Amino acid sequence: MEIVRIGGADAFSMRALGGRLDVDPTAFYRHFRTKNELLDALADILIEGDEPLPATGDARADLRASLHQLRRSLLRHPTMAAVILRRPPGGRAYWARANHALGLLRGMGLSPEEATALYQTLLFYCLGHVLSEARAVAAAVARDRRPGTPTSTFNPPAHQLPDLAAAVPFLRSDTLVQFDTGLDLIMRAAPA
Amino acid sequence: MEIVRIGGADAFSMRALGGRLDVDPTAFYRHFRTKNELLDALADILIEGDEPLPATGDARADLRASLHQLRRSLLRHPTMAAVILRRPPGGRAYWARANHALGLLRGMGLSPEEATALYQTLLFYCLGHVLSEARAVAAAVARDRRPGTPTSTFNPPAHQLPDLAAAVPFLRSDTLVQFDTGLDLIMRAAPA
DNA sequence: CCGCGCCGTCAACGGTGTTGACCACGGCGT
DNA sequence: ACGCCGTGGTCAACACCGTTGACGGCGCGG
Repeated sequence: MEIVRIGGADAFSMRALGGRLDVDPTAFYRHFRTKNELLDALADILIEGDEPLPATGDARADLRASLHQLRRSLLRHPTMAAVILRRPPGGRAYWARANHALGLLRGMGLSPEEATALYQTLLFYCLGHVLSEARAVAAAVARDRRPGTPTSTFNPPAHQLPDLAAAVPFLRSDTLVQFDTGLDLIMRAAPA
Repeated sequence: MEIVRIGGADAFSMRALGGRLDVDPTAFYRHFRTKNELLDALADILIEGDEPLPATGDARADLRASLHQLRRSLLRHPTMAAVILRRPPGGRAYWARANHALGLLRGMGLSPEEATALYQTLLFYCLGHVLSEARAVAAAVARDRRPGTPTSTFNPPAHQLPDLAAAVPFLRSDTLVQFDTGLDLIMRAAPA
């Protein structure tokens, strides 16, 4: 993760990893069949995070907390998150989170079918949001490494696109409250 | 896109492209500074699609149609979509879609701030959903190319995870209605 | 003490993106 | 008509990548 953090996502190579750990790059193949398998293992660690799944009495609050937790865990290593999100889902931590969230939704009185639909909607939203944030951070890292590229910082060509221009002031720079706002919007579909 | 479709995402190399077009691989560097820039150009084409933005009178229906359209365009070349979604957003077609959707939301009576929040929520949801679908298809393609890998077809370890097990029957195999269900859930936050 | 399994090392293979030198060609100014 | 020059394709090369197979040291069980 250190390699990815300072060198960008593309810097994560077996040779770089071997160099960092003072070990021959091919030694990892004694423990992982392929580089992708190694990435899956890292994904599991990242998705798990270091905090326990929230379990106060309030199911609604717990669910939101759990999703915020997932976002935080992934964004702790943003460039790694961008790498990981392109792998198919799976891993112990992933399924544990799914089970936990579904239990909370059932506890809120939703049928299994309703709970599943709402959970998937929430999950996909989180995925998309975190992916976007991770991409932005990864781009910033790449810019740091190779200064001279356009700063951009999200400047759509507002010219000729009036509705887009009107929205620009509300594109929050604080992505945490932006994330929370969207979460709130979706959670409205659940009973109080 | 043909290369990606039959060979998987990793098959898209300058040399493969040159081979397919009977041209020296390095010729592309006269037109694109880097492979990523070429991918951005392809992303623009893919996001634009081939249908015009929907503009019946019904703003709500138009918005849903536009997002369905985006999903369809991206999933027309699923393995390519998986490649593209990891690039930062941008491009003419991308901003045109954003402007169009924001205009529709404003037309539904939302304030610029509300419209922006709801649009971003919808967009992130679509992103996450399409990413998941694209990943699944890409994995299937890879399996076809190299038979013998586990079929999986989404088999979480239901053992010891009761709430997850209860949800499995409702994991729709028809991802189109799954997509629409989530869209509907989010759109409930908008006034009729 | 022998054998064997674990596991790090090394050289190598075929691939990758990208660069710089070279050069054919077609339009333009004189 | 001639020479110039920009456009753009070709070629060889560089550094790096993931992965494989043979080799060998080391420590443990019989």
